[in-house]
Amino acid sequence: MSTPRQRDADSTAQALHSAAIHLLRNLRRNDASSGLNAARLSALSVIVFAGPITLGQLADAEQVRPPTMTRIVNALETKDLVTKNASTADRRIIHITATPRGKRLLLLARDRRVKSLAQHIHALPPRHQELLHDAIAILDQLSRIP
Amino acid sequence: MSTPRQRDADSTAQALHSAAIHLLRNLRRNDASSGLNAARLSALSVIVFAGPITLGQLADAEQVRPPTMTRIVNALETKDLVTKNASTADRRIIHITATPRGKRLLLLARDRRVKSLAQHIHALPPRHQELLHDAIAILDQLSRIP
DNA sequence: TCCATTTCGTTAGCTAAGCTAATGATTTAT
DNA sequence: ATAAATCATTAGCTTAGCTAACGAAATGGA
Repeated sequence: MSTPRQRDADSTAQALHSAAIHLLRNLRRNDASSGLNAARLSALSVIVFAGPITLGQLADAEQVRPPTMTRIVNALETKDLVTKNASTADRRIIHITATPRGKRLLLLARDRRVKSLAQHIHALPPRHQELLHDAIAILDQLSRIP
Repeated sequence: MSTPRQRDADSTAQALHSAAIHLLRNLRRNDASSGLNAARLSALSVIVFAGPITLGQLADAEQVRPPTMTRIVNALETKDLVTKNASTADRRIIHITATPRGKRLLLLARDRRVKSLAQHIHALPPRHQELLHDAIAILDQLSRIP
């Protein structure tokens, strides 16, 4: 019942899936040096680039339940990487903001995490670099499917 | 200190990193239906395709410490998805093998996990599908860097 | 206006992934 | 023969994820 193009899509999907897993597994190693694990680093990243943001929005963005995010944010707050402020308009809501320390740490960690990847990309033949660059736009689109 | 091509590599790396994270986060949702979470599914996959395999090798493959893998394998054993057998040659070593049930479950889960991705790839314009297909060979290479 | 409902975040209590340190069992090497 | 190394497990910890239940605040209808 599957057309040739469907079988291609299947194997492409499988290969992509596998590549994404290995990629992230390797990148994860670099996290330790920042003192933050993947979940906290990822949350901090959203706060830095999309903040100030409410806890609920942050949980949605990270695709996690609110109680989980409460704990992650509390841990970040303890380390002085973010601050929590109740909204004046609606006091049920809290706005979460990155501190300067938080911003600095995130940018450094991000850099470290991506650096080895960037080096290897830079070592590729230019034609491959272009190909990769073009494909990532499509990848990005795929990765944002609800 | 960075050349234009280095900056390109940096932003490509960053974009790739981000896309990989979102991709996997979305795919993770489909795991629940198999009754196995990501760690167990991933371990089972290695056992099915590279097994029989020792616990230590499996831990290495999954980039995890032996005690962690002991627990994951025990959980899989309880569900009758794998069996453990002490090596006759060296009785410190155990060989882990997927049961028929384990193989069947993995193939189904893998299929389910990748299916939605494949559908979306199939919906892309053919030119984009080709581009993606070509890029994945490069991606795969990048993802296997030690 | 007052009370019911909804919304937002937190607390409590669970399962499971990850780690290190220590232990037991076995093999290897001196 | 005994010391050292190797492989897996156990014990004990931290943290991520969940659901259910809760308190505080905002909203809406009678």
